[in-house]
Amino acid sequence: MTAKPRPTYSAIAKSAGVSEATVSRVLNGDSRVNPERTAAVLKAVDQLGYRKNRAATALASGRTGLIAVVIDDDLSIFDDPFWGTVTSGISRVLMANHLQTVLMVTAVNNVDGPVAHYLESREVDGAIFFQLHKDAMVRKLAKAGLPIVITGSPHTDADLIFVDTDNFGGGYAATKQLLNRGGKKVAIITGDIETTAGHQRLDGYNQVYRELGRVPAKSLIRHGDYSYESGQVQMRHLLEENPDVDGVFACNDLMALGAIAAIEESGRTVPDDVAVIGFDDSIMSRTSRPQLSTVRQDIAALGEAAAQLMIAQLNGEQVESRIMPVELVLRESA
Amino acid sequence: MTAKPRPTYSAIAKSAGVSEATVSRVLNGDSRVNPERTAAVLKAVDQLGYRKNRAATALASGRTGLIAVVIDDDLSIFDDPFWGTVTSGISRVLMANHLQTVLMVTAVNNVDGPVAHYLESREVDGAIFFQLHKDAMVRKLAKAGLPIVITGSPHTDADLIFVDTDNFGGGYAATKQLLNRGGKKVAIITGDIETTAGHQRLDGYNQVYRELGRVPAKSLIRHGDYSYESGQVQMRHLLEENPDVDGVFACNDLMALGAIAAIEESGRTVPDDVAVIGFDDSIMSRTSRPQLSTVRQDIAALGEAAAQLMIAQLNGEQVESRIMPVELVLRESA
DNA sequence: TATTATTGTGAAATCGGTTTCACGCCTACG
DNA sequence: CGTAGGCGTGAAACCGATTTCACAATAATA
Repeated sequence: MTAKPRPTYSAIAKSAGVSEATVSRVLNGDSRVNPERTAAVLKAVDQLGYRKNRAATALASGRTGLIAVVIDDDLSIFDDPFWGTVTSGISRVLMANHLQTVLMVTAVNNVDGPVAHYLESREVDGAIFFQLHKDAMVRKLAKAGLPIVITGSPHTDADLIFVDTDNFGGGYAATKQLLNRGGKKVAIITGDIETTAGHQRLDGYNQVYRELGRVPAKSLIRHGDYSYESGQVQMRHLLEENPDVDGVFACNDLMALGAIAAIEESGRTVPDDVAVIGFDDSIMSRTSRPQLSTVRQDIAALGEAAAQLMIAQLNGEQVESRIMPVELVLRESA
Repeated sequence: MTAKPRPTYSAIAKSAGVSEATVSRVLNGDSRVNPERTAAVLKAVDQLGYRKNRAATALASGRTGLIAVVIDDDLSIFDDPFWGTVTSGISRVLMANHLQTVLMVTAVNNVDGPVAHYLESREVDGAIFFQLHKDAMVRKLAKAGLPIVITGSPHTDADLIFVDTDNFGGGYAATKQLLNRGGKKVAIITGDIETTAGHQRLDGYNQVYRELGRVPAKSLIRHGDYSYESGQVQMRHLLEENPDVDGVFACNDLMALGAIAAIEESGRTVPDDVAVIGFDDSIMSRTSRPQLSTVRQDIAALGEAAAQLMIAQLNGEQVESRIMPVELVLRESA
């Protein structure tokens, strides 16, 4: 029993009584084909259960139908559920547009490494990068003409296309809330200040003070690194130097939880003595006690937007970077 | 300025003074080529910076160099960091073997849906599935000859190849620890009992009792659904029906945290009144207070194993399913 | 009416590798 | 010594689509 071979253009053409060229025209939406023949081709396609061979298409047309999603392994950021959600958003949109997602978890540092070669070789039609720390390679690929979208802000402000959360707005909203609810001395524990996102959240914090005509004391600004431990450590410092601090904006939920631990171990309570707001609305913000107030971002939407920008680029449209809105979620901690 | 075209076999062949067929042989490791010619070809390849065109290779050989990782969207399980980690393990191993990972986040229910068609069309060389609830489609694809690996146990015990955590061993170790540390009445809050993993962990729990010649009271076995809330709710029931319960094995960390919340709200303390052990060693097990004792699985290794089984299958080797070991991690809660 | 565009179509070239096949040469065996 | 078997090799067919090009038929223009 030999499996019957999949039908090819040749079969369709024969069955529909047209040439292979016409089959191709119909299947690629060339408008100037006689309606009757179009119908005949479509009927044949349907009857024979025809499906294009992607390899053949790719070879002939130069388009692979694949989009790479490149994740820098150095950060092992994929352990963060955040990126899984983004990725699934990307994949969903791409699939709906007959594109497939090629996932590459790898070190991106090397401008001349295997990944760079792979992408340069046009084995994919475009690439979506996550949260870069270095963008030399990306810059090079973009220059070579590969459509690119960055999820998270690029490091330098080149004319790279990106989608990002409204970090500034989130920092602003969180800080404003802490002050509005009666806070007098509101501190911030930043994330990795090397990242654009880290900076922007801090900028939002500063902006609130600025609008009030105040300037936050230097000692109210502490730099963490997004880890639970750093939140705890920085909060201890804060409490020592500013025993009367009454609000903290931690730049992610994990640090917020660390901060709460430090606050409680000092004998204070959350939110009565010190209110805390995190960032991310991760699952932990709901399972912790007290439940964490936080800045929510629609993470899946971030991925979907990235995919849409990619598709627009593939269609030759002029595209612009997008900032996705955030929403303040108030629970128990502030 | 026209970009100089990438070199092809034709260029290599000319430069090395051999035929294209010989170039192909060298590049595909055919042993019976004159060493001198081999050297000449390799030199030409190196000089011209040649890279194979994957589409052409795929078309001619029928091998695409792509492996699909299929994630059932119904479960939105990709929001769980667990799967991100597994995926990155898979991707790393595949890339090291010159294979790429095609990520498909989609509904897997449909035996005749687009995913099934895609996979059947041999647009990938194999497929790795995550945590199936229904395996009709997988079964069908396997029968059609597509190499398949399942991460997490398959639903029915067909001869599908899979890798899974030692759920039984984990349940056994956790329960044993709870009894060893002086527990008299140790309960279990299971996960989704529909899943194989859920069953196996319960089996491990029962086995400990069996070895002691005891049988756990029915009321000590409660069924949760892996959510925080279910852990909390089931723990409340447990405490009501068994006020003297002194140990709980929750089948994941999230439920363990819910259980701890319920224990503390009843005025009891962890671990003195009731000891708790979770499963997963997720980030939350370290950030919670008290820190959670739990069963750790090497998640990245799970993905790596899945990829290795896939590669072995592609090489035509006879492969067997693998069970990955777990490790009991004792922190504060037990 | 004569001439030039415009359309629709199929034959054939093309994409860049892989694989079959036949050939020439050499070793081994009867 | 004659023939069967192996090895290394290149020519050419092949994988399955896309795209160019030429040509015929039709419509638009002068």
